[in-house]
Amino acid sequence: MKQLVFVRVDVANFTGLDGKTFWYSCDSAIQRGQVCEVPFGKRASLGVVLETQIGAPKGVPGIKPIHKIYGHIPLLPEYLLTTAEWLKQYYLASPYAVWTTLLPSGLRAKPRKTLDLPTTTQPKPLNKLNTEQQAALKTIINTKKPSLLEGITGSGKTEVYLHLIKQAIEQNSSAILLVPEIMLTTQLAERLQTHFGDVCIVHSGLSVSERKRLWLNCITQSQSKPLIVVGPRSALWMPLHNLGLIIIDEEHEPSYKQESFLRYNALHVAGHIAQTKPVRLVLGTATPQVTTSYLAEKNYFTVATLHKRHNSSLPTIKIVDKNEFNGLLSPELTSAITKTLADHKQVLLLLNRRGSASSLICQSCGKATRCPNCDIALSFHGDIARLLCHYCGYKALPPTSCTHCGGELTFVGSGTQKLVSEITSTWPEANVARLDRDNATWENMQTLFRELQDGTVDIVVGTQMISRGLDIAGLRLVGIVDADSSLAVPDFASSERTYQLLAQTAGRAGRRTELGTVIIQTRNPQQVAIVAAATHNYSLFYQHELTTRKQYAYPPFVYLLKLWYAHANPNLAEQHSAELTKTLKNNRAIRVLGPTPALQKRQSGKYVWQVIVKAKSRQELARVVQILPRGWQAEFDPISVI
DNA sequence: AGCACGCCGACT
DNA sequence: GTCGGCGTGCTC
Repeated sequence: MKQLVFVRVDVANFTGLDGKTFWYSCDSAIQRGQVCEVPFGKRASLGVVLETQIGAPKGVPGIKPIHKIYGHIPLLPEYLLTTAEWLKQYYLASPYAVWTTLLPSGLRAKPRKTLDLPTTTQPKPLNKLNTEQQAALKTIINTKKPSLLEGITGSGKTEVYLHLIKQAIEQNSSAILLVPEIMLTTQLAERLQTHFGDVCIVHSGLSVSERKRLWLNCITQSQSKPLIVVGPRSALWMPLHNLGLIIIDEEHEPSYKQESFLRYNALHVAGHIAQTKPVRLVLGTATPQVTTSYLAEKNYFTVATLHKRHNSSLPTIKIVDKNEFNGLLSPELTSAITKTLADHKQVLLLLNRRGSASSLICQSCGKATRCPNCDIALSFHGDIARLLCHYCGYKALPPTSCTHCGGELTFVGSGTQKLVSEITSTWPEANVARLDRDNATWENMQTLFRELQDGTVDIVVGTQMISRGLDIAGLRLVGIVDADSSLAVPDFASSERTYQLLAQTAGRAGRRTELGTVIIQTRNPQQVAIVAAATHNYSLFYQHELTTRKQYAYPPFVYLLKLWYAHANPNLAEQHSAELTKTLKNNRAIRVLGPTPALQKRQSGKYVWQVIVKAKSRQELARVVQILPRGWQAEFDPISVI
């Protein structure tokens, strides 16, 4: 007769936040990490075995037998089990939230197709690193800590990644390369394939079954050989038994934060894995986040730096004062475009996304009207004809003149189409392409990329999605049409994002042999983010921004928690958020900002109000989440507070 | 998430 | 008198 074992199971359908797990019995061999199906309430649920024992656990009534063991799924790697546990605590998430994130859907059905045979192309040897890259590689390999690879745009960070991956493979470890969710994933993936042959490419457009197949491939094959996985945020969850290296490229990209469901940050998760397991973590960027630099300063990261551009010099950057011309394009930018077109080179024009709520900007000094409490640009709300602070709820009538200089105030909000039509009338012979959120399909982006490569497109106009990672040989001129609009976004990180946007976009110019030119148009030529970007001076920006963050208590000096509540009745939504705020304000260990209407005041027919909580200790924020009344939603470490 | 239990409003 | 609304609680 078979021995009955008792198993403690993390039930994937359980939505409680109390960390509860459930006991079942099982009459066959089973181990920690086994994926199985268990009865749960009236239904069946996926479960993950955490613990087994021979005797029945004490004080647990009505233990049921598990339905079945998913024998076709190998045991989950140990780091995924501990990471799942950590996710629950760190984000106060339920097993349901965690496992729907970590496991591919449709796991219950056995795969119909057989596993792919690995493509056996002959890998090309890697390029030789220059001395600077070699030094960086050595620094990263010789440290036990996570590393920050700080390399200016075009300095060849990717080459260093390739060597790191090669080294991992040689040591029989798997590697994950995370990339932002942009069009150039395929570019990088192809490069990996030429050097390493078999690469698992996780694509955001994969079908459910393809994703599942890749997942099963990874968990099965990594038992016997090292694998390379490349993909966006979710690629972090590919189960690799021999994981030894995680590289996060462009670590400043906001796409590493999941903005729905389990609102985790892949950087934090990877940091946790690296801290608890023998996994090397490398973050790469030309424009580190303030928080990342701060952690490096505090010695949590080892810093490796690349100062030199691979094939060329950094572009020359010129700031043009928007107060000195009318219209969208300055005389400087206009003549630069004309000259670039005459030389058959290409132009990129960046027009930052228009703010959802318009800001009041001074015509003469270019400053936005800001909140006296939060130093955040106020947003004009037409319905109440008031300026409103999205942080603390401060309200004010729009001033008749600028509070800084007495200048005339205007509402700001511009359009990309207007720019395109202006360009086509000035340079009718030029081939102009536009890329913004309205037309950014996968096909459009691929086509645009190709047309930029082969020189069909002369001028490309786009929002920030165009600023990332683009590596076009003939691109000589970059114009930032309105640097102020991103500064005016009423958020604590708007200055950081402006710096990143400017530095990254500027980095698209002159990446090959010739010198590129960048022209930044602003009404605010003294602003630190703009000056720092124009002089390639990250440190200037960082020091200034850190001081501001400290002064106004923002990350990395506090933890943030965003709370929101939606109700069909606008009065009830307001009332409930007022009640919660009142309760929270009794707690002296936290600071409460709000309540304010959310940026999107109405979501699916409901009125949404939000509250921001700041605390020095994350534990305090966890307590807040635990006492939330029903209907409230919470997000730790929001990337913006609007 | 589901599904049950349970306590207040408009109906045959 | 009941049918049914969805607020609260439970799932080994």
